[in-house]
Amino acid sequence: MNRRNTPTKEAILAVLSNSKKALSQDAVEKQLNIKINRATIYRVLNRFCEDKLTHKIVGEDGKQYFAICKPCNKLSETITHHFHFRCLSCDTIECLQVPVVYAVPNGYEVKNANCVLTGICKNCK
Amino acid sequence: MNRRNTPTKEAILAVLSNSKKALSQDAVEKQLNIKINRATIYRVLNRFCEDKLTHKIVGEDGKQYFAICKPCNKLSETITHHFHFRCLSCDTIECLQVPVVYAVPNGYEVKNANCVLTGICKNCK
DNA sequence: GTATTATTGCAACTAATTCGCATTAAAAAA
DNA sequence: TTTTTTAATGCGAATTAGTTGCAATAATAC
Repeated sequence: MNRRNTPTKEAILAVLSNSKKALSQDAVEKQLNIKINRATIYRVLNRFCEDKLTHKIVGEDGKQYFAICKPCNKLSETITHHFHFRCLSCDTIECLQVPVVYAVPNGYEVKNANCVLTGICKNCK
Repeated sequence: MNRRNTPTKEAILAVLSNSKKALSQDAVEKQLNIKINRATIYRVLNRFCEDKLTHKIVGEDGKQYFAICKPCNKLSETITHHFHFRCLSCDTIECLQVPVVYAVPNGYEVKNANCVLTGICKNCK
């Protein structure tokens, strides 16, 4: 199951790189200058996640957002999880360089963390 | 827009009180001993949220969960937000008495926090 | 250049949630 | 207690996000 290089993949990756924010499938589609099928966009984004190129955040709107998040990669060795900020005005999710700190009661096994703060971001104020 | 007391409201509140966990509409419906329409359950649950009787958490499954969360009320004066734990095995969300601690960059206005840890809970291990 | 199979597009499908509208029934008013 | 007001409910349809099956296409290996 080796990955192949395709224009589709390049285009979506470019959109994510440029935006530097987490985008929904919808937002990715809007920013593309070529037409790519909805289902394909989802498949590409999920493949990116499998390959650890991106990570997925779910907002309290129930939607999936995908981020390349370069700074996250830098932090990834030390900070596994970080907070995200979803702006109600520009509807993007941003990775904050703020680590998620918690302690769980005995007997609980944490496999993932999804932490999203919602509000108005700096640019939209 | 004054609220009225109805059997429906009582029944749903009872289910939430008994479970002591955050439940999805689906889970609420299953635990009811009377038949209540799906749309109505959503409406009642959302009304509870407006009235601050419950709070809503969104899992990374994108689904809404509602919790009465008595202990939360106790903490509410001091701790506005707390972590939640979603068990992949029993598919419920639990309020943890673990405060959400974070600092956001200047210029960001936080209105809400949705923090969910996912894994296996104590009971399911 | 040919074969292999990952990738894509399309259409249909599912699941969660919401909405419009007519009906029912609390609670307030008479 | 009856009447009136309007919140609450049920039903069905609509919406939205995401997934899936399948046939066609096109990277990459041979």
